[in-house]
Amino acid sequence: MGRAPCCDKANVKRGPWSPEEDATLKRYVETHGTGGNWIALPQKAGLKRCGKSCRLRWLNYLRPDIKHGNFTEDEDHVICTLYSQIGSRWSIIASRLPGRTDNDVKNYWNTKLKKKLLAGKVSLLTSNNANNSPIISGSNPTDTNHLHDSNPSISLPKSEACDPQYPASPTQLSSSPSMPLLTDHHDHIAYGLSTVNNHHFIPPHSAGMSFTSSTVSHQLGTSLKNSPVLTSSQEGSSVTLPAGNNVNGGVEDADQILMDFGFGIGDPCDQYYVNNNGTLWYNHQEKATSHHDDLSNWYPSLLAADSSYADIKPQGLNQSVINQY
DNA sequence: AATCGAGGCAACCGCGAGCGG
DNA sequence: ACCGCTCGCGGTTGCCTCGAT
Repeated sequence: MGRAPCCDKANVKRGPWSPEEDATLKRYVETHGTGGNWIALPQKAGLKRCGKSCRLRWLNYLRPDIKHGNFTEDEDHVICTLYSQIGSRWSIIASRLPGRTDNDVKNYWNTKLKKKLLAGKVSLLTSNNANNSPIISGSNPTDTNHLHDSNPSISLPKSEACDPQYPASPTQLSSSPSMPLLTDHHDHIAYGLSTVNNHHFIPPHSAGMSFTSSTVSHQLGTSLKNSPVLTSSQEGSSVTLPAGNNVNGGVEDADQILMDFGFGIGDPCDQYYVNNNGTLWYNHQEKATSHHDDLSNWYPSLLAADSSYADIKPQGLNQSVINQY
C-alpha cells in the first residue's frame, strides 16, 4: 500500500494560481496566520487547493518581502560558493539571501548561474580570498552585512556537520595540513572522504582547501608544472577545451590543469579539472570521446551537482577519521 | 506571419524528518 | 517504542514566453 495522498486530488484545483486565489490566500494568512496546519488551511480559507500547494504559493510568491529576479553579483557569489561547499541544499543557500526562496535560487542556478559560472563570468571564492567570501555566519536573514563578513563560517545543522559527506565545517578543514587527495586508479581514491561506487571523492572546496598545480603534481608524483593541460587517462586521450572560456581555459592558463584520470566515478571518461583558484571541475562523459567540450557536463566542485550521482553515500568513515582533518 | 525550439519559471511530486499522541 | 500526521526539502515536470528561422 502506498502513501496516502495529502489531499483528494480529484477535488482540488491544480495549475497556475488565479489573482483571486492569491488574494484569498493572502488575506487569510495575513488575518489568521497558517495556524500551523497547511493541510486544513485551504478549507478554512475557502480555497479548492491542496494544502501543500497553498504553502508553496505563500512561501514562494505571496509572502511579504519576496524578491524576484535580478540576482546581484553578491548573491551570485553567495550561491556559487555555498553550492561548491554544501551542494544543492537550496533552503540553506536561500536562507543566506534575504527575500530569496529556495525555489528561486534553485531555478536561478539551474537556468542561469551554472552557465554563467562555467563561462567564467562569476567566480567561486575560496579560502584564499576569505575576506571577500560570501560564506557567512549568523542567522538573521535580514542582515545583508553578512555578504561581506570578514570572518566567515557556515553553520550547518548538527547532524549535517557530522555527516561524512560533509565531513567537517570548511573552517575546520581549511586548517588541515595534509589531507589525502589523489591517488591512482588502483587505490580508487580521488579526493578523500565521500564515496561513489567505491571511489572516494571530496572536492577541494568542500574541504575548504585551495588546490594548486603543485599539489596535484605532488600527489600524482608527476611533474605538471610545465604542463598546463594534463591528461593522464588510461586511454591517453587528449582533451580540447572550448576556447575563450575562463573556467576551461586550458593551455591559455598555465595554472589550470585538466586531469583525465581515467578512473573513478563510473566511467573512464570522467575528468577532473582544477583551475588556478582551486576550484575543482568535474566532467562526466557517458562514452569515451575525444571531444570533452560539452559544457553541460562540467560541474564545479561537488558531485552532487550531477543527479546521476544522487546515490552518493558515505562509507566507512567514523569520527576519528573526520578528526584527522 | 507561422512554426519551432530553447529557456525560464511556477508548480507538483515524493520522500525523509520531526513531532505529538 | 510505535504510529500517524504534517512540514519542508530537493528533484522534476509542464506551461508560457520569446527569439530564431
